[in-house]
Amino acid sequence: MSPKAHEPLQQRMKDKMRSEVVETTIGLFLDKGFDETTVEEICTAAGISRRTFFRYFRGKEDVVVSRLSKLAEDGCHCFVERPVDEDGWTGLRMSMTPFEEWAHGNPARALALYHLIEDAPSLRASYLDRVDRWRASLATVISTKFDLDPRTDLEAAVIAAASVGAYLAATRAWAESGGNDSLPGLFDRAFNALRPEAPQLWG
Amino acid sequence: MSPKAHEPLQQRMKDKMRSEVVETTIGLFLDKGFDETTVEEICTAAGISRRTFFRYFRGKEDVVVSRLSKLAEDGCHCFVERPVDEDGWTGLRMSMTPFEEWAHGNPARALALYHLIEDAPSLRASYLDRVDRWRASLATVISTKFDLDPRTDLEAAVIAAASVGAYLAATRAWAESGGNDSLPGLFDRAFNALRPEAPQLWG
DNA sequence: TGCCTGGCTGGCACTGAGTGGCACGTTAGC
DNA sequence: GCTAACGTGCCACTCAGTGCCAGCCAGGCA
Repeated sequence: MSPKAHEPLQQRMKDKMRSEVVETTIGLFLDKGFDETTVEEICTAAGISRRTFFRYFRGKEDVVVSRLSKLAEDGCHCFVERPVDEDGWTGLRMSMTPFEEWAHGNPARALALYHLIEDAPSLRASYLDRVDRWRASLATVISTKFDLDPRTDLEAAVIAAASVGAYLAATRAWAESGGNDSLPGLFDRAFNALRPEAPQLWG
Repeated sequence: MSPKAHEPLQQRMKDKMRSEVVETTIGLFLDKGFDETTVEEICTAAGISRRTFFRYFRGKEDVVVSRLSKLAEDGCHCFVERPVDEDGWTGLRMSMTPFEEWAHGNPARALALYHLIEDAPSLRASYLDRVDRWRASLATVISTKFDLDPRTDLEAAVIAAASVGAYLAATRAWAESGGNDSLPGLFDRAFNALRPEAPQLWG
């Protein structure tokens, strides 16, 4: 169709532009708040037009939440790379490492982003939508990795849903501790609670 | 302050008005689609002003999704009413009965609503937001019912998250079967997959 | 009966998100 | 140099959502 050899270059320019806009935008959000920041302001700060902004992102929410997609993707990839004879729960626990490392790289920022998301209703909703898409990816990945019977798709989906639930619970606990608790430790506890050998909370 | 004896009457009028608007609105959504229906049209059909609509609902999404809140509340209530010496997983499974009964009352409508939610991104996001609030309620309810040590709040949160995950997986499977599979049966399977005595999917 | 008060409603105007269409500039290929 | 394609900016438009003010319709009170 077109000069394919040059597409990567143009693509890289777009990617760079995109990540620049992301940085600028998140900076504004953390500074002023999500609802208080208009797309107009973002565009002025980033040096692009409103129209272009909406060509890069579906909306304001997308800027914040798109980061999670990459992390979720890495998490899934991390899971399939694990040895097949390993216990599934261990693999699922380990699929959190990309997120762990990201948070460890800048805990204060991760914490600020958590509260940003939690405080803005529309952002929170978009975030949960992404988490649910992650759950869907994880469900297929579990089925294929262990080559499961399609009749157990429901069970695999439940395991996937429980895993992202553990992620949500652990990250929430971490944020509520003000980032003081150990995130890896919380992930360990969260996933251990799902293992069959875990002590039951009741009776 | 004011004539308290009459407040319930006025409240009932508001409730009736509200549920009428809900019926009209959902009818329009199922007929034309979510994004294709404007608030203007809803108001014309329901015989109210745009301003009044936004006094009753936070937005279009709220009309559809507010139903779930009631069901979630009933589910939590249903769970605490269960005997304390009963196995927790059984109680959690049984907290789905309000939803089950609602779906059983009009399966075709429940199915249509599922697809309505799934097809409209903003509606889907709002829905997941409600589900997550339900998860939060369930987490506190689990802790209080079994009088758990606050140090195991994380574990309780994981169990709650896993439960709503089972709900999501089961309802999705039901919808994808076109409503042919037994919803109670799917709920049984979904919650059984979380029990410690469940056969593990892998090796 | 007339007045007053409080809650609910409608109308109006405004901000801001998101979209479609068109024109311009830049770049790649001939 | 010409042209086709793509990215971008500008303009105009629809629609969601909100603040403000005016009117309506109770019930309470003299």
